[in-house]
Amino acid sequence: MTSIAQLAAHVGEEVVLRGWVYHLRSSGKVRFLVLRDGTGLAQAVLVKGQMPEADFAAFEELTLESSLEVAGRVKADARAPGGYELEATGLHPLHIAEPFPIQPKEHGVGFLLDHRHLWLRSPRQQAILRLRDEVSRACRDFFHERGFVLVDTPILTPTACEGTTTLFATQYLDRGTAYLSQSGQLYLEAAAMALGRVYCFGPTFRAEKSKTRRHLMEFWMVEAEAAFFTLEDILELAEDLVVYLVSRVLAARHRELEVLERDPAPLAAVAKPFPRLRYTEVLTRLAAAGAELPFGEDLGGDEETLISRMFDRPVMITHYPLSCKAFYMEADAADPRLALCVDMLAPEGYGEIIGGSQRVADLEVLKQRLREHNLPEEPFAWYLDLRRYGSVPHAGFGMGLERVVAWLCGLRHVREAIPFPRLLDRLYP
RNA sequence: UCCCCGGUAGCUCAGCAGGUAGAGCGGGUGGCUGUUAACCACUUGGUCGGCGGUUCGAGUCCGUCCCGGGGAGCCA
Repeated sequence: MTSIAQLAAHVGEEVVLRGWVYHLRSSGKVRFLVLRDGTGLAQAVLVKGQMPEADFAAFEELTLESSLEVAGRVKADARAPGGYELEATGLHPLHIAEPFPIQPKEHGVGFLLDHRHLWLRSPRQQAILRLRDEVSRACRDFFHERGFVLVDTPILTPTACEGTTTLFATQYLDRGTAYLSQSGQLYLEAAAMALGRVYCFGPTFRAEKSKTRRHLMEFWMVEAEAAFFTLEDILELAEDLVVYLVSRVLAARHRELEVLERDPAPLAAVAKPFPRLRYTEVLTRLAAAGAELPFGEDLGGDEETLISRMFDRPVMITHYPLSCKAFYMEADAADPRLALCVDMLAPEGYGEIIGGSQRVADLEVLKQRLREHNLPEEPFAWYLDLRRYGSVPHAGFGMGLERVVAWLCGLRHVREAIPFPRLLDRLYP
């Protein structure tokens, strides 16, 4: 069996394609069948008298998305979408589809999300899924090439990683409540003390009632953690990762970007070094732009967009006030009000794609932090142990896959960047 | 949770100043020997989101609830 993507290599040969009806047209005795098979679109031309009468007649039964097998000779033809077409010699429907609800025209977002299981068949959604696959594999390649070991962290956890209240809770048999992981970081820190350089890549869950173009209840995050790494080290690692992902996509998924009508020019501009701004510098720039923010306030979506629009590549903002960051972040020795942390903002207003920090290495400091954040010490006993047995400076970051994919694809909303989005008030299909 | 917008045919929408419901697409039938979201003709298709109110009369005005979309906070 041949796939549509391979057609060009079979000109003049007789091949069999299997797939689904994408489009049907007829002009009297000549019939056109556009087939999709997951690798592309190809047109089959059916001419009366040039194929068995029963096969020619079978065309009349076909509906959009019916599955079928079509045999024919491959021919180059400028009139065919894609440049190649099939002069059909046989047509065998496998299943006649009921009227397909999605038409090749505009639909409302709600309708498409209700039909996500069918929406995935559209060329645009296929392109997004292929691009996501590329980014996903590129992440693994990147870390593997740099000596990072994949360590799968648990999804069911006994405590909140960052002490927030936005967790999905579930009953863990008769042992009380378990929570769905909102980050693998703490476990990854333990693994980093065993293997040195580690990363994890999996789904994370946040029960926040946020309803924006950047939020999902369930999203995929790739997180890296390395012993003896400092803030400076992860800035470089994060920068290298993003440059690598962009170049892989530009090199390997050019066709998908075309289907998505994504201008590759802004992506081609993504090169080292990324601008690095300290939080205090950001405040100065914001004030100059008329968006004053008092020291100690975290950046909101509007502020992030404002800053990222000032540059043609991702921006790394470091040294946020410790007060608006998580308990495990190391303080800056030069100014203890500040955290050794980084947020990377994607260009073109896509917002934060990476968040990371150097972690607190000292046991007593960490205990003090837990108290400051009103967190109980007991559930973190194992985590505190990491500072009891050969504690070392270490650092890591997490990258949100869907936000990166949305940015690379030029999507308006992250919901299209994941096969089956879990949104506030939407758990179907 | 808060603010804004919306809910009319399978889909996308129109419906003015209250007066018994419309288009395009899709579906169906027929026509056409190279179509490109083909084209032409005919045809099918509705508890106007639910409940209550005003009115002789409500898709239209008012109240309320439900659902969807956009944004905010928080985050990746």
